[in-house]
Amino acid sequence: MPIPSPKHALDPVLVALGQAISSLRKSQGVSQEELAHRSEIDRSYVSAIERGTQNPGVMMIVKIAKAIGVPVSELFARAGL
Amino acid sequence: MPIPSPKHALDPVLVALGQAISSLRKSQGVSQEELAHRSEIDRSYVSAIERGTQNPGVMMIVKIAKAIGVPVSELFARAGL
DNA sequence: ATTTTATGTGGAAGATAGTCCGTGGTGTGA
DNA sequence: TCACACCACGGACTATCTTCCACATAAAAT
Repeated sequence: MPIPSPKHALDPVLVALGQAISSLRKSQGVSQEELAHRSEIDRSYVSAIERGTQNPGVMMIVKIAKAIGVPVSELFARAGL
Repeated sequence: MPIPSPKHALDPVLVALGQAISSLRKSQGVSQEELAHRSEIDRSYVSAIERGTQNPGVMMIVKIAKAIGVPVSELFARAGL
């Protein structure tokens, strides 16, 4: 019997972006909740974005980048995109 | 009598991104329809994105960047984001 | 052991993204 | 004048985002 496959394959692009956000956030010693508050995004949604389970809109990314204090272009550059 | 204000103020961020896409596309002599076909996005939606009237998801931006042949990070850099 | 902090996760509801199809306008070349 | 390419724009529809809860888990601290 084969190993049960995950319900929904995560897109590597979104995973990479999420990891870039996560690592930048942690490097500043900021919690997801704090980031959510600063960027005015729901906390559970921030969690989902960092795990790459959501495909956020451009405005979301802009808010997050601003809250982290890096240009959007660098956020994607760090994600290898 | 003041000039009638537009119904919905366009977000400068989305306008800037749209212009970056538009100018890159034109610099390659590609039509919106051709870009839409290459990126597998609806042509009317490509038009809306270039005008800044829509807030596309990350995956959309990735598709467009790929179709244009430029990294996502540079797309945002050209938009000043 | 209990409390506190941080994160994952699920469902429901509303808002918005994204598709598909069509129309009209503008400019350009035959 | 007649096409033709290109683009802005609208309506209707479906898919997905995004929020707002609430609850579960793990780790650290006291």
